[in-house]
Amino acid sequence: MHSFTEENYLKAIYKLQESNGEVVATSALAQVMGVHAPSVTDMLKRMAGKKLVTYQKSKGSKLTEKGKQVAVSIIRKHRLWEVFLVDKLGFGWDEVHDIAEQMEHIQSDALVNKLDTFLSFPKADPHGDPIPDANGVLPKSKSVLLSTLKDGDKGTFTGVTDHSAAFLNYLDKTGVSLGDSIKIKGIEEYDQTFTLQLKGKKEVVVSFKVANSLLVNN
Amino acid sequence: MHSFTEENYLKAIYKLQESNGEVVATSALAQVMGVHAPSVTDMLKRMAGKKLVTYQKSKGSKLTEKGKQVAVSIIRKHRLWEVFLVDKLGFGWDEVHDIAEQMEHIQSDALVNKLDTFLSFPKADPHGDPIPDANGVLPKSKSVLLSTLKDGDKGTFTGVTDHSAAFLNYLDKTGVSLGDSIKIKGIEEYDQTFTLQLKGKKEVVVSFKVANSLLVNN
DNA sequence: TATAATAATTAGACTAATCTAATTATATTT
DNA sequence: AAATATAATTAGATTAGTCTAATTATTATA
Repeated sequence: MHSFTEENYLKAIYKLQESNGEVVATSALAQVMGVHAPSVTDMLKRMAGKKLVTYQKSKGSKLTEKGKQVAVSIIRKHRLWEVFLVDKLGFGWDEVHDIAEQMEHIQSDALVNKLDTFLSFPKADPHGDPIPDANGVLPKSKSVLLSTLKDGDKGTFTGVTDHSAAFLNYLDKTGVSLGDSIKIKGIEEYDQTFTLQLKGKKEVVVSFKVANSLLVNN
Repeated sequence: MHSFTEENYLKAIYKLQESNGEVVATSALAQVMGVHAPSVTDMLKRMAGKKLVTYQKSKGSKLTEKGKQVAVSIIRKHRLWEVFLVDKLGFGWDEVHDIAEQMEHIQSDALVNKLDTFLSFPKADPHGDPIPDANGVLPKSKSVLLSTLKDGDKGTFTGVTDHSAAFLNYLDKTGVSLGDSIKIKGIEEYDQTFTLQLKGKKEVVVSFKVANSLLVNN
């Protein structure tokens, strides 16, 4: 139906719209797609022809309803496959992104639904990112950045905003796992370093950069 | 590394070499690939440039050792995914081919190995086709066509040579399943119709066409 | 507001994979 | 062996997705 390339553009546009607002700039898209701007212009024109995006010369683009549906279905597949890779095959949460990037393009509604059933209808992927349901509905997260909490506050670690293997490895090493409860034991005035109490009373000190990449429910 | 198209050509050449002898004709390849002959000529030249096949103008092509390795690895992935789809997700054996055609192109050695482990190292796919091991070694089958057996002979149903959904559905309906023991109760002189005794003593009558598409171990 | 800086587009070209039409090889048959 | 039929190749074109270089819009700044 759609090429892998188109699907990747749609996903990229979707994510940019989520984080940077409605309209997506050609240059931003070029950056995340790892191509040069003229390629994006061409592609946007083609996709506009298929009613996947709206495109106005030099004004940027946004997804149509149809484009959004495709994007969300790709994200659903990506996250379900990540759950499969971690929960069933035993991959680490830092290893699954590139594989899921490939698997997300497999086309079969029956497959996605059976996979969802096999995995017992997970609500989030191994990084805590919510999985859209079969109708494309994405549960609105109530999580906030750990960095926005105050001394003494408590929360449950529900997700990350930095998905890099480097960061995920750091968390593994530090002993911070999804679902753990975290209490803030102190915030250093000078450099915003956080002292956290993890489950099992273990205390760890993390930088603001780290606190700013952790999502918690409170 | 290789495009999907290249991988599909390699697989097709491999299968043609298996069944029709060493050298593969352009027209035969065009037919199974569903493209026109000039496309094949072009592709063979490109693949010869990458040392995946040997190509001699108007003399046909065959796989190099490198090409054979890639082909076998694709077949391994295809068959492992078919086992996954049937055994883990509950698909019927007639439904998995097209999905596995997509999944076979996913690139990750770690994935294939973990999948193999997850499935407990299956030796054959849901149609009885042998699964190459991690080194690309394909066990030589000792199965023969049911149609080559004589009245009174017995065997175990180990595979099919017709993989069409229509044939597989027919077998389901008739109650013939992989692994069942089958005894030949009679062969009609006139039209080579076979009367078979299935497990549970049930008797069924099948045409020569059917007997000629069933593999048995004896 | 005019100028400079940045962003986006157009123009023209490339590669992979395909096509049709025309041509050349190979194989078959009289 | 010559004539015919079949198979394969070449030539030239097309589409998707990309590129660089040149040009045009837009935005920011002096």
